Amino acid sequence: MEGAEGEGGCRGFFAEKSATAGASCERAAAASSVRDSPHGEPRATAPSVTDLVAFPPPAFPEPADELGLNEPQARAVAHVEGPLVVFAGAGSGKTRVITYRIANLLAGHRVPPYRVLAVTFTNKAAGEMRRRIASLAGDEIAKELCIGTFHATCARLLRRFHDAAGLERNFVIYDDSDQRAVVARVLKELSLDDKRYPPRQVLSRIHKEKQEGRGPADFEPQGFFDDAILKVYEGYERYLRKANAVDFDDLILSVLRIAEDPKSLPGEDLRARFRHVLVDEFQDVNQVQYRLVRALAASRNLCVVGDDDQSIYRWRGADVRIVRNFRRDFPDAAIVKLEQNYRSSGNIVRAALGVIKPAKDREPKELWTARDGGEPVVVVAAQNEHDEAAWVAERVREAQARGVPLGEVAIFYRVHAQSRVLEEVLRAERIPYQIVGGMRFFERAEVKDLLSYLRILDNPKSDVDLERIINVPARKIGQATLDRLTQVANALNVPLYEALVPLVERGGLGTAAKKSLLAFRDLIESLREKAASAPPSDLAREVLARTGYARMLDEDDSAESDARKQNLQELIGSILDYEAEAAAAGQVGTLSGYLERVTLSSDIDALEDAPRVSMMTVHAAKGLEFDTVFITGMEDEIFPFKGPDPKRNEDIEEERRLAYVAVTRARERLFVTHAARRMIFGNTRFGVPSRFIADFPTAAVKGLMTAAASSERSFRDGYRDRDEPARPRGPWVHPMDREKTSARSFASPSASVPARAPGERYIEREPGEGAGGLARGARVMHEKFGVGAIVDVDPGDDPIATVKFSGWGVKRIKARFLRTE
DNA sequence: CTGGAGGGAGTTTTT
DNA sequence: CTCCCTCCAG
Repeated sequence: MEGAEGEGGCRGFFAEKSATAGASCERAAAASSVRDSPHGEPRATAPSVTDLVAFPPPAFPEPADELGLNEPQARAVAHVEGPLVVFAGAGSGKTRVITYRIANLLAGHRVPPYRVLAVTFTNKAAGEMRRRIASLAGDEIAKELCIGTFHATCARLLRRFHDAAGLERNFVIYDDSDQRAVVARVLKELSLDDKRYPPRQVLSRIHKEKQEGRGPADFEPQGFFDDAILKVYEGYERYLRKANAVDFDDLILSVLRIAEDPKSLPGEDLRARFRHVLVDEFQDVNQVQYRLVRALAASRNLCVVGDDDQSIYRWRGADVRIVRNFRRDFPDAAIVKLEQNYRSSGNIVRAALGVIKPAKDREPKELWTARDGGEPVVVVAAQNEHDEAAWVAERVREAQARGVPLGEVAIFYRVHAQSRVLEEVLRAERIPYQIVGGMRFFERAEVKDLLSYLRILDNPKSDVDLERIINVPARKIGQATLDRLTQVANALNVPLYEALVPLVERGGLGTAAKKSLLAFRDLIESLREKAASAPPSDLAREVLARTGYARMLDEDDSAESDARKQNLQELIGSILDYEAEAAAAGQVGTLSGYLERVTLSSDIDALEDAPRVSMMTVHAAKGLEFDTVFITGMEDEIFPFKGPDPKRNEDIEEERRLAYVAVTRARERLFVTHAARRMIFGNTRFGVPSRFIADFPTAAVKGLMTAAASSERSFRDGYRDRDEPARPRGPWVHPMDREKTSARSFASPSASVPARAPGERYIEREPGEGAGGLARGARVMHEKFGVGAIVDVDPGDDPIATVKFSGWGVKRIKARFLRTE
């Protein structure tokens, strides 16, 4: 976890009060930057950018060559004044550009580090960026930079400007499950049926509003379902406010409201703060984040870096149009396109191109590589998920034998549910692995319990936390008592904790209940005293001891309780880590600081650089790279994913970009597997190979099939169609290979993209002529064969199309049996 | 009020 | 399949 990042980083920011003070700070920092980057003193990490990029900016590309930058990269580094958008293709050296650019600002242009804001989406990315700048410009300077995720940066700003946002300084951040608990609570208070209004859905609706910057007052209900949503939204906001709590969206929204307020002092402060703003992964920003960035970049020195082809977070509010329309909002923006891929072998780049090429509305880019083809992309047909997993494990062993470190091997899947089988096989094979995501550590019941105790000690108004732990371990405060407590709290309009004493005084409770409530209050009060002085780790131990939580686990001698104890031990370990890091930065770790960091950390931050195979969803893989990559479950309806809810139209465009992200993670070897049969979510699905597989250029791919899948019997089970004549015996040929030989003549021009020389133009597919609205190259759907691409059409009253199906090869089908998508 | 058993529902991606 | 919730008996 890198949560401590910005703490030291933004110190200059917080210390600074007025413009004049700022100016003097600036001078001091400039002076220190000179001192810290002496030209005569050789640094450990040569060549340093500070030596090569002198002020005034030299003409690139000459020094750029020395830095190992290509021409567009150098342009992105050197363009310092005004807006700049960098379209950075996968593996095109984006991080390098950002870090050099910042180093250039610091050293070449004497921009004080605390006046540079760099925003990322994960703590891991932020930490890496800071580390790399430190190696270029020195630790002291890098420490002063404001680098962080949107959420962490805003949380920090909000601690500073909490007044302007109507919060107390010790506000808590509610995570997803806390938010759901709030919604459930509000539904109950409004007597709304949570079957009709599932908290998850209600919540996602609320988030959607918030991510576009609309509060309850701006909500326009349509239909009576929305009337209820509006009431819940209002109740939800009221609840958070009363609990002195914010959700993830609020972090950004609150800072945005301050920054956009033309009159307030904090607003002016914020807008004048940063001279340069950089945003990484810009394709993932949502409307509110974009507005915030614009407000903070009042200097107009705004550099955004992204790749619209890798936009995969639409469901959480990200809006690709923002990056695509950036030039409309900033007509004077300079544009740089990084198109040379340095990461992957030629075949992998070509496969990636094949997948992304049919995407709609993409910013034209010509990703190319100077590397040779390398190994072909291997597409594997497996019988079922066990067969698939066994095959993957075998290949992992093989890679290991070839000398590939296990840390350089990754297995991807579309949904977490696929991970279990893979895990079982790896464990049986004794192949060490680590999983990113899944059942998250901080979501485990015992961990949440202890955190709830800590949060209630930090902020007693947090009702969600109070409800969670008031009767854990059991202390005879049941539902009936809790309901009365809620009544009293509502009547007095105070948080639950403050209603404890009034409830007891009001009477009407049994003596036992009274006693329990007061005992609980005393417990919390005395722990709060402790909290004021003790370090968080001591406090956590104290909580476990004095609340009886430790005893509860001790008395329960199931295997589970041992695991729980271990988890709690690990949690305390993470508190100790936090304290140590804070101490190293010359600060004292606080309870609030730790809690904030926990809530804002993500699974990917915990990914270790260890000699173990990494397993994760494709989403989690964005931004990473590995020598050898397996993409599993490449079947239609898995990847692209199709949920059970037919109302929700799955977004093929985004799935396609997701596939592109997956493919481009691999440097040397890429294996893509699909299974004929797969047990998932409790029932068996029969799958056809993903339509995206058909988009790999034939020449870059080699088709294989597992031993099990190649047996006649399983072949019949999985693939054979009753109407089809039995296939002849003999060696089975994968569709991919078949195509290479016999079917080649049928292949449409687009199906076999020739190898391209570096820099050669990328040719967009021309829609061909066709009958009945069926164009060459168009994607069609057939009930039995799944998805295919039209190769040719015989016109006439009853047109017949020649269609290439993924997994079935080429077939002639009457057009009326085809659906266009 | 507690604890266990049994039924039902919902299953992507996450700061 | 698994988790969560409810319901029921003690």
